[in-house]
Amino acid sequence: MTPSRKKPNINCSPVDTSHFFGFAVSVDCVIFGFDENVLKVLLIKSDLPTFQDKWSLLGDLVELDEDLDSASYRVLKDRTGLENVYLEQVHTFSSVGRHPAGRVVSTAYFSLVNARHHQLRQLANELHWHPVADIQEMAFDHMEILNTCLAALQKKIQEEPIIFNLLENKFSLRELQYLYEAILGVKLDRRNFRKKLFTTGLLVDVDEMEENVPHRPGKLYTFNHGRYSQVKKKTFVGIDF
Amino acid sequence: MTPSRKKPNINCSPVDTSHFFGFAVSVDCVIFGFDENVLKVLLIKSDLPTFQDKWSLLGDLVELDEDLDSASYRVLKDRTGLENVYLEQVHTFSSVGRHPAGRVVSTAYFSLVNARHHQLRQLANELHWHPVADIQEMAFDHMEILNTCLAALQKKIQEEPIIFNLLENKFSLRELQYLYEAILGVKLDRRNFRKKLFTTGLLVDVDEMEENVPHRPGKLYTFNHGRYSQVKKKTFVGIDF
DNA sequence: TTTTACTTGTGTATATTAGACACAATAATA
DNA sequence: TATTATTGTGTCTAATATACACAAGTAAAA
Repeated sequence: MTPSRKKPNINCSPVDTSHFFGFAVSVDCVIFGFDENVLKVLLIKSDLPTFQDKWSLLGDLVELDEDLDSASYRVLKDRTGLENVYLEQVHTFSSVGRHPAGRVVSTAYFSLVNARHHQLRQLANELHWHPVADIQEMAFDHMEILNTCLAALQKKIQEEPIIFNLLENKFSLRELQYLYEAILGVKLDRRNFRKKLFTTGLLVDVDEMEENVPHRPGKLYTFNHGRYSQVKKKTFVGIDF
Repeated sequence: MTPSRKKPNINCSPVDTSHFFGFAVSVDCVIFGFDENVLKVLLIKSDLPTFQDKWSLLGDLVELDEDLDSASYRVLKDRTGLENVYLEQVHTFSSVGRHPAGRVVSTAYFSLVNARHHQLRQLANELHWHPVADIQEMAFDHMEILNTCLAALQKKIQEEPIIFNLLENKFSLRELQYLYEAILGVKLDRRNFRKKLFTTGLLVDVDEMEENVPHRPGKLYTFNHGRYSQVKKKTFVGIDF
């Protein structure tokens, strides 16, 4: 039996829906990196007349035969040359007037890369790392997207140890602590921080020391991926407002 | 200076992008309710040939002059008659073959309503509340959407007291506890549960008792909205894997 | 009116976790 | 060899989470 609604619904009734197929879909990637003890984001200059010389996120239109995850991986690989990077869908932005080219809804992803180890592609010479804290305005609704993704990152690193994606393979506890502090915008107690991180069992002592630091060198650690996969399943139950 | 990339990017260079505008965008609402101590979700029968008689979520195509939040509010209001309901964007689903009508990406929302107080619209006689735990298969990728939204709900109620949207204005602590247990799929200790909820300061004793219960009636409480708005700002900092 | 069934309302003791806090040792540099 | 910057380490206290039992209230049935 067909429901007698005036406006049939795409999920239940076959109807003419052709006039709805006028959207473009894009992805915008908030690519975070950590360098000089500062959280940075990779931006590119916009050449659109509307946003002359404003900075914008790296994004692209999604092809008609491509899904969102693939599109954001493609953007990331094309721009940074990196593969296998951490990438997470955050939110879809859809204000009617958000893009001058027409009706474009955009799905935001954040990505975590090692800012030092990757060479920006030569051909992308308008591509730059910007300290997140310094950014005041951007093209499109990208300031809102950046803020949303930063909040998502802050929340996520307190729930899962994705933060290691921002560091080199080997890192000192100081680097790790400074990174937490940069993202969360807080100061942490060094002794308590170390205690807490060691109890997670996620740090592997690689029996090496920092080199070329102008002070007593610290031990280097690496992230215990295997341990994390095991522990990941434990479901937390609590009510914490 | 224009970047010399082969494939200009919609965020930086003006180019012909017309062939990208072939998407439709939809919203799908996972409308949760709580009745008979069971978490339920509002579903409708699909009449699409591909999904004959399968159940699907309530959703609709987004108009070209409408944003996603508005579209999901519209769906919710049209189907349940309710306004001012809790609604939260969760994730956008975009598999290339997910919809038989063409390239439709769909943004999922979850919504919390009081299943008892609202009358389903007469004209929607294929609309039914289903126990979430009983659902095995659905039309489209709606099973995946439901699972994703359930996980989002489970996580969210442990962070913010949105759960009160599922109850009547006045409720007993037993009802509240059963609701938590139904959503999280766990058993909670009654004394510790009460202690924890009282310390939040979010419960207001309305000095009334349950009626028509076949046992000793419990006190009724209401949710302290004002208190929540105040407390909401306190930012939590910690590292909890 | 008594009994039964079911649920309310309450507190304490223990274990775990979070947070505050100081000093000696190490390497590099001047 | 003195200076600078950072490492590495432990304890005490406070707060929070968890486990756990019994008397009393109401309705319904005997």
